[in-house]
Amino acid sequence: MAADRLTLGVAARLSRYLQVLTQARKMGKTSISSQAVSEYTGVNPTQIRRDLSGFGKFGKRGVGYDIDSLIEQIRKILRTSGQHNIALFGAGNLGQAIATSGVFADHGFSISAMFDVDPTKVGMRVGDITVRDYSQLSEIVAQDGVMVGVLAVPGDVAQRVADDLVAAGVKIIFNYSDALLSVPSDVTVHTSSPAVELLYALYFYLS
Amino acid sequence: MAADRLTLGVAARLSRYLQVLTQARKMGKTSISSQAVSEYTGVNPTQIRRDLSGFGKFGKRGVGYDIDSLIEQIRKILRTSGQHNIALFGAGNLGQAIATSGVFADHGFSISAMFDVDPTKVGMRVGDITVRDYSQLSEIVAQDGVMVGVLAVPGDVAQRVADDLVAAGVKIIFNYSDALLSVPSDVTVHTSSPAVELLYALYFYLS
DNA sequence: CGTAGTTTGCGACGAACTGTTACAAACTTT
DNA sequence: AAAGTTTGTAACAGTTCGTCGCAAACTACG
Repeated sequence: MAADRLTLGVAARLSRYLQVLTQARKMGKTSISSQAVSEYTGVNPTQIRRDLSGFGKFGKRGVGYDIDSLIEQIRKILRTSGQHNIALFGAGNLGQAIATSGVFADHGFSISAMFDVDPTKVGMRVGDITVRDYSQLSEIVAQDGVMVGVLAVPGDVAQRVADDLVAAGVKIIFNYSDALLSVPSDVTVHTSSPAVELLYALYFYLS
Repeated sequence: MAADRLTLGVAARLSRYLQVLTQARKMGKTSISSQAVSEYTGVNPTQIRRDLSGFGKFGKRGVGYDIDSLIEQIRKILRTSGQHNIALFGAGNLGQAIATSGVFADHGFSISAMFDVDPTKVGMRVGDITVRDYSQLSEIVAQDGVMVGVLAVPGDVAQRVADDLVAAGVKIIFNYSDALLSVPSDVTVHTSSPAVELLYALYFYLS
């Protein structure tokens, strides 16, 4: 049961719970009910309990779920416990915002390196990361075991960076540019598209 | 049938197609097949054709779909054609990245105004937008018919901005901070959480 | 002109997932 | 001790999705 691959839906919801739990923990809460998680995620409370109870009894009746331990449990279920190294490309406004925000660090991702092609940016410090020259890509990826490449570069160079990442063996690419990336089928591309998510939200507001 | 509300799944997929179509158009393509869209979205080609054919015959057999006209059709289906005004809060790295990126403009969103509380930032020009003082919030929202508020502010002030947006009548909030926002039930909050999306992608890579 | 190849549109069917209702058990609060 | 919460779990109906199959329309090419 736990050895089976999770359904797309279950994995998506568990990730969603993780998001809410992490935010709730940051705000000082230590315990949360399925009802409360439902209000923040829109997922049915019964569905939440069913999702969780399939893997063990994590909650206390009459109380709710302990946030710290539930986060740990979900990470185990998703097999994403521990630290994962990511590499960030582009040291512009967006790259700097990502590097200093802590959104990745909160979920166990460590920004192993940050790259840019602009010589005036190489060597610059962003938070506690130093911007490296793009030519060091494959070296750093191999050395640090980088699993994910995050693209905060202009659209017209995104494909080139993606190609280089694929060549270096990276299997997951997170794309913040507006380019459509072509990669081998064993590589996953996730494109961030806030405007499209807004259109989706807007539809339900308008109808 | 077209008057019925779309299912969550259909609306989500249509938005997703819109994303790929917009990207494809930017790269100079004029036509695309359901097979190609499938490769970029992971959605079954038959499912894509079924989603679209429910609203009309948009494709040409043997050829595929004309990108420009399909984008227009999907926008009509989602009832999100035309321009929508949004307001951006926070003129830091992230706010500046969003204001200059064009991701919203490509999908019919116009950044009507940009706000910050820092007096040294008020009056600054970001792209072709001038940063305004936060106290002008309600005035601008009413004047420009702002429908969406985008929060690119630190987590500890996000709730306060959200409250002010709700008071001004804004019904959709896009949250880039790591705060958990409490809003009335008729207001939609969408929290961007790239790290969680990464965990989700990572799960399927690891298993 | 004709033939081969491509792609949409559409129907049908089974499997999987989701929402809902209901309720006992465990825990807290008063 | 009693009342109120909340989880864990079962059962069932409805919806959605993936898949297979195939005719119709279009292009390309000789």
